[in-house]
Amino acid sequence: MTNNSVKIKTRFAPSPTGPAHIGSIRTALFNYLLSRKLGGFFVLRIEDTDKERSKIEWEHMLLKSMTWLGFDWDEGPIMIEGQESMFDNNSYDIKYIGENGPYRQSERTEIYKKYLQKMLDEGHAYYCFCTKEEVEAQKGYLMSIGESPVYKGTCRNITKEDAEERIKQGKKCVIRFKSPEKHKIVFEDLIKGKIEFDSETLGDFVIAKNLETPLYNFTCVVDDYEMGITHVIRGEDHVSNTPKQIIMFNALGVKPPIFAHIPLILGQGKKKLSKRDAETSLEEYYHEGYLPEAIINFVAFLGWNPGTEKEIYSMKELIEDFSVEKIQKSGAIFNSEKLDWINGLYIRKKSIDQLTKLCIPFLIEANLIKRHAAGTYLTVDTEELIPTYKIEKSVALYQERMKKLLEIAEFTDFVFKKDIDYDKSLLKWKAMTEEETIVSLEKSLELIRSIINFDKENIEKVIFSEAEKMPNRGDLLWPFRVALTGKQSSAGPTEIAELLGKEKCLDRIELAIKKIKYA
RNA sequence: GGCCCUAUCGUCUAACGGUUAGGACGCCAGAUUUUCAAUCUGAUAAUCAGGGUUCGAUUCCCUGUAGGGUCACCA
Repeated sequence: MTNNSVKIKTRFAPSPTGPAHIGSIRTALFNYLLSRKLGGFFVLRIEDTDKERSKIEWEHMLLKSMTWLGFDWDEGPIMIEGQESMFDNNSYDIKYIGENGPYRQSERTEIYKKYLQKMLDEGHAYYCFCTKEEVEAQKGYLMSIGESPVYKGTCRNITKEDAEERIKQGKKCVIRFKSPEKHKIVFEDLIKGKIEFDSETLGDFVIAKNLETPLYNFTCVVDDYEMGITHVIRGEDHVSNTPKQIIMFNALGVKPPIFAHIPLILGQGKKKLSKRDAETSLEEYYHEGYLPEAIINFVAFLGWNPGTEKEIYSMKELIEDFSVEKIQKSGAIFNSEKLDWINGLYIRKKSIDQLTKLCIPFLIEANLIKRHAAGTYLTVDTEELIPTYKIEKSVALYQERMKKLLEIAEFTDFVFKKDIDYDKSLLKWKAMTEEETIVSLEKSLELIRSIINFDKENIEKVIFSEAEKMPNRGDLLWPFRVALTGKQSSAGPTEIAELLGKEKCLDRIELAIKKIKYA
């Protein structure tokens, strides 16, 4: 370590046991923002000591998600290639950046072993031979008499020699931390202020199953120390771990980092958002067409605000205005309506070119178009080449209507499909009869036929001058628009007519007339 | 149950102890539209309860109530 040690260092330490979710992203974000705000460092550490539940796929997914969202980090694992496709199922080679690696806990066993041995040698930890059943029974008893269910230290005074002898005999054991005598453990939480715990309520907790398999609270302490972490921002489900970690830092003779516990994001039921809640999975948001900048903006404002009325923020602006002090003390319910609104806003801010590039995968996914030669596309139905400007035009027509990119497919399918399907009653505008509808459609047919230069200006001139003559413009415009799109709601008829082209317009109007006459 | 934390519109939230308690999303109404959006206008809507402290409490203190977290040989 160089003189960098004066700079702050934060970390995001997820365990790869499921898809990244909104809650963990917010924890990552706050750590990231703080480090960037203060010109410090940000570390990504993979906490995979639980071999049963940790999977490399989840780790890859996590790295992809974080990259997609616009995070970068100074230390930790990064993907070497393949970041262009965020949520495919491919695995990538991973390398570490930074000098405090490895950054997977599963690869740090030797480091933990060293510290574990130190704890044992210095009398801060001891071997415990109690069985699970015995411990459970004791816990049950303590709870029944209204006391804290903690391990009281039955094996505390077994001598080192005795313990080694029992291990030699093959007795099963774990390693417990020897909690200090009764005293107050106090720490100043950056968000919650002063928090006090009584050391007695902690008991002698297990820190390792054996020298090779340390547990969370221990690895966390060792790593935060070894990696020089100065600030730990994490969910408030960790406050109860904090006193345990503090006494271990004390036993190690080092200063604990500064803690900031952020309130949890709650689901509709006001319960902690869990990884099992499918709607919280980041991959899900990607597949529905949420923009990373919208997700970041939304998540930042879940439990934080700048104290002004500005609420549309880029990552860069967040870094500028972020402060831990402004983080809320109470939990926030995840409100997807606001996310939709923000997403729509960011969609509207995109250039047509950018937005089209983002929408194309969704059109492909919906089986409306498919890739052809470099940068060109065919319609799936008729295999005809569809020029990029037409895709762009389609996207442009629906830009201000979209809340999620996924919606582009159902909005614009009539552009790419050969046949459109709808109920003939949709063609009737308000109180129109079938006869009147046919007359209206035939009028449209005649008008469209008469247009030589089939562009928006001409179509509008012809169609609207005729529509104005009607008692209601809708008498002409509604059946015309429905005939072209097959939809109750859509963009305006003249722009759509231009997009579809004269031939297709004529076909569809004729089809609509037939639909009423013969269906 | 023990321990810890929290409490302002439906939701996210603002308010040096002094404001007609502000904003945003959603909802509702109006304008604009053939439709749906977008846009603009407007409306409805909150300090958990009870005690203190104070000239004055959303704000400070206590009690109650409600909610959340945590009590693993998970993280």
